[in-house]
Amino acid sequence: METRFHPPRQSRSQETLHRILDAAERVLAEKSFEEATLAEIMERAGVTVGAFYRRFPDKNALIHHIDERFFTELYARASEVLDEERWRGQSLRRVIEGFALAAVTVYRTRRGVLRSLFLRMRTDPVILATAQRANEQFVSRLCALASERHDEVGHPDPDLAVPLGYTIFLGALRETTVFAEAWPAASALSDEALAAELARTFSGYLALAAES
Amino acid sequence: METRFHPPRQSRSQETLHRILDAAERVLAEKSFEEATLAEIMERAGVTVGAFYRRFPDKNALIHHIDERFFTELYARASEVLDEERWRGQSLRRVIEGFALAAVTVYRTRRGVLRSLFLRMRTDPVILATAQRANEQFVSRLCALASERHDEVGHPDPDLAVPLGYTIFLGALRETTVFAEAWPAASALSDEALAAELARTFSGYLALAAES
DNA sequence: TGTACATCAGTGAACGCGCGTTCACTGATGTAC
DNA sequence: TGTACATCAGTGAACGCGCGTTCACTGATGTAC
Repeated sequence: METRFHPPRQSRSQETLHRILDAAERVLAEKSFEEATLAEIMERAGVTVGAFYRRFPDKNALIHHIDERFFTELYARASEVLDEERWRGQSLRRVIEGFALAAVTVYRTRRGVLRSLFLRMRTDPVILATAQRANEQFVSRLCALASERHDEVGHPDPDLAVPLGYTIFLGALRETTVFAEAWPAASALSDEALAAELARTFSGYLALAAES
Repeated sequence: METRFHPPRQSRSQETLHRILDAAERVLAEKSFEEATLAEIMERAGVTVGAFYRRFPDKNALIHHIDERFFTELYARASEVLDEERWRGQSLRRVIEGFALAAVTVYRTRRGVLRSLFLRMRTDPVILATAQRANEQFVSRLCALASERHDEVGHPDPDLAVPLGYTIFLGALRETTVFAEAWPAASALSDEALAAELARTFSGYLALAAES
């Protein structure tokens, strides 16, 4: 918990590190972080457990590393998608459609990692904090985009509706992508179709004006 | 895993059983089932670990017992709320409002247990199955109520929209109640206010006609 | 361009702790006569 | 209403397994001259 991640100094170990993270993500697609043992992950990575401890102070540091990497990537993507310039002159409905499609795509593509992170988040404050930071960013972006288009919003209280709508959207997104095994209706849809339904939800909640 | 739950034969042990379940629910409000140790739960219950093994075959049986008890109760409640007679002559919008309020109330009141069950569900197929069975029931009830009012539904594909809308609703409900620690906007709302927003989401998604 | 040395990467086995599970035992409750 | 016996409830300590963590060691890579 104390010592930080120790970056590799030789090129071969760079590759080993990559193999470890890769194996970890593959194992985490199948089971929770608590269920996954270091022995199993390292076996898949083709190294011994000792090799792991050369890089990481403890087991927790592994998922924190994965977490950080993932959210950095997510943040970059979301920044692009929610860029103000990109949506200049477009309706809020279109913005939400674009956001929904990007979100569904990422959530489905990286389902394994997300699943583990979401579960772990409920126990590990570090991961929760990372996620919260990202969400705050996304919400404030959405608020900015919405306030430029406030005349489109039919919901009586837009200052509540955008953050809460985002929360609702996110819960719905998780349920229909990452934890979709229980929901055949959601699993059957293509990315585009599911994104359309989720966007419809968000737009419906905000009571956006119909497309002109 | 093999031997079933062993019911008590003396009245004093009925009470002990109650104390164990009660203590378990209290501990599970604070930590996940994996984090909670039998020693801790039994200490809170004021009995020794041996007493636990007189009733239960193993640790898993404890959460399965809690799970079964909870879903039985939930099922009974939901049957009342979704009763066709109760809503005769009322709009689908009203039905959804009623359902949402009942759901928010239960989810917030029994937050601790729900939290543990939802987390455990992702690893334990038995609990997942229980939840799925309940959801199927609720969805078919909702479908029945909706099909009697199909002229109110503006969504182009009602057969998709009711089940998927339920999934979306449930994801949103979880996020805004059980896992609300990350969402100040949701936590600040009263049961009635939050239920209204969730009902608005569901109705908005189905594109229900405005109240006449 | 080669040699000596320091540092880094990775091995493999042992360690040890936490926690679920077991078990021999004591005490309490109920039943038969 | 009491006594004898069987069964049940609960105790408390020991057990043992799984898994995270450590460590002495070997081999590989890079650096200085």
